[in-house]
Amino acid sequence: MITLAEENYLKAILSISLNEDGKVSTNAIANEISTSAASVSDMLKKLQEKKLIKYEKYKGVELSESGQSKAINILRKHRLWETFLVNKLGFNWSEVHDVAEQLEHIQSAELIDRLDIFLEHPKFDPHGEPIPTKEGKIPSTNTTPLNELQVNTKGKIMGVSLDEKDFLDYLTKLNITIGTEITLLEKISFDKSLSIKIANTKQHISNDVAKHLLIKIS
Amino acid sequence: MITLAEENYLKAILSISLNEDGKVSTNAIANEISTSAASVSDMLKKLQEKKLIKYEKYKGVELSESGQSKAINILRKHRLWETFLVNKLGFNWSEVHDVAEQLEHIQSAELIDRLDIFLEHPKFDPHGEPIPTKEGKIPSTNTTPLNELQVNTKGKIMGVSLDEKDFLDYLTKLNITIGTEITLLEKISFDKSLSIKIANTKQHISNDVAKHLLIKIS
DNA sequence: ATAAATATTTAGACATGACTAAACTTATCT
DNA sequence: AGATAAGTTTAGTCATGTCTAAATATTTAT
Repeated sequence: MITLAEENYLKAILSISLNEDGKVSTNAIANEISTSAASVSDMLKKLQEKKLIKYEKYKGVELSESGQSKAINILRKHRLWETFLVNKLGFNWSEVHDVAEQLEHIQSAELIDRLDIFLEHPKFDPHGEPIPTKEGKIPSTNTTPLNELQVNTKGKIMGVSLDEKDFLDYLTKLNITIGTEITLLEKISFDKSLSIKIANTKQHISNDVAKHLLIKIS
Repeated sequence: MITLAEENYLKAILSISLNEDGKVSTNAIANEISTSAASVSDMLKKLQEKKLIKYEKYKGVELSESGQSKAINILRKHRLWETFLVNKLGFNWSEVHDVAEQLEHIQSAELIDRLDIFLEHPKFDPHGEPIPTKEGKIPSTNTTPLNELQVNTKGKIMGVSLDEKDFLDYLTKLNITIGTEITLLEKISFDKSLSIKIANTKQHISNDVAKHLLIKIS
């Protein structure tokens, strides 16, 4: 059996792995789940015992086959539940994260199979993130963060890579949602902020916002 | 904050209270949640601290106002989730208990409000048990356990008071489900077993089965 | 009314998962 | 290379929730 705490560690390690290459550091995990490096160190020993990670003291950590498979399954559950909450229960995309963080730990493969059917096998969650398959593959999306685009590029917003209420509410205020057409007008080198055009209106956003907007160039 | 273990104790106390009068004993709780009397004794102290129960050493326990309100809310969540699992996801009524036991602990009032709307404010769960209102009332059902009926009484099965897979699967095998018309033909005094008629077929069931079948006399 | 049986609580231990402080390892800078 | 900084692990402690064994309280039976 895997505990709730262990699941959260696996999820954190997966999440960091998806954003950067190489082994995952103790501090990065501590930061991700808002705990102390000491606690992480303790837990890594336990996860190693259970063969869920490959861990060498002071050298960082990566998921084992079985650890990765478990972590991806949790991600699948999280994104399916978010889809349920938005598509069926009518929640706003900024409101579903915390509840999905609870629901993702419900233990029942049958439940997830049936939920997937009920939702008609969605490919993306309400934030445009791909839903991992039952077999543990995470479909790739072919999108680029807005801040990496060249000036004068036109594209469409396919998703966001951050699931935090404040961020999503701000996007809504800017009239930004999935499917929105966007043009990058100018990059300010001083603070890396960007001028963009949305629905024929010029707007200005920070690099912190832009890097979480995933664009498909058109 | 209330912990998962505490929620399960409150639920157990409520469940026992609904079936028998007076204070609830330590042993009854231990039996209900399959733990030791010592563990129950420990926990009762903690629940007392939090003012969730009224407890006197050696004298048994009852829920406080706030404890009862919390316990009924958990029951409401359990029964709404069971309804979701059967009505929307297509689970069989015998398969939903364990998953609902997990789902009932998800913390989000908004989620339950929306689930209730999505299910169109169901009054009964898939086992015919009344779903407590948001205000914490448990509607009464006006039904009688089959074993308490008089011989030659005719009625309709409105629900079952036991949510265990083996029991429910057995009922299905007997062609018994909610809405089934039933006539009590004979009571055997020796073992309290019963002869019944269902869909013009005579069948014989034990008292243990009969006492969990809730009948509305017609 | 007292002894025996039953029920309940206390005491002491353990596993989990967290913490702080201190020790240790690795990386960086001059 | 050696000193300092940064990152990581170990040691010791704590809260939660469980357990068994022993002690105590209550109920039942003679």
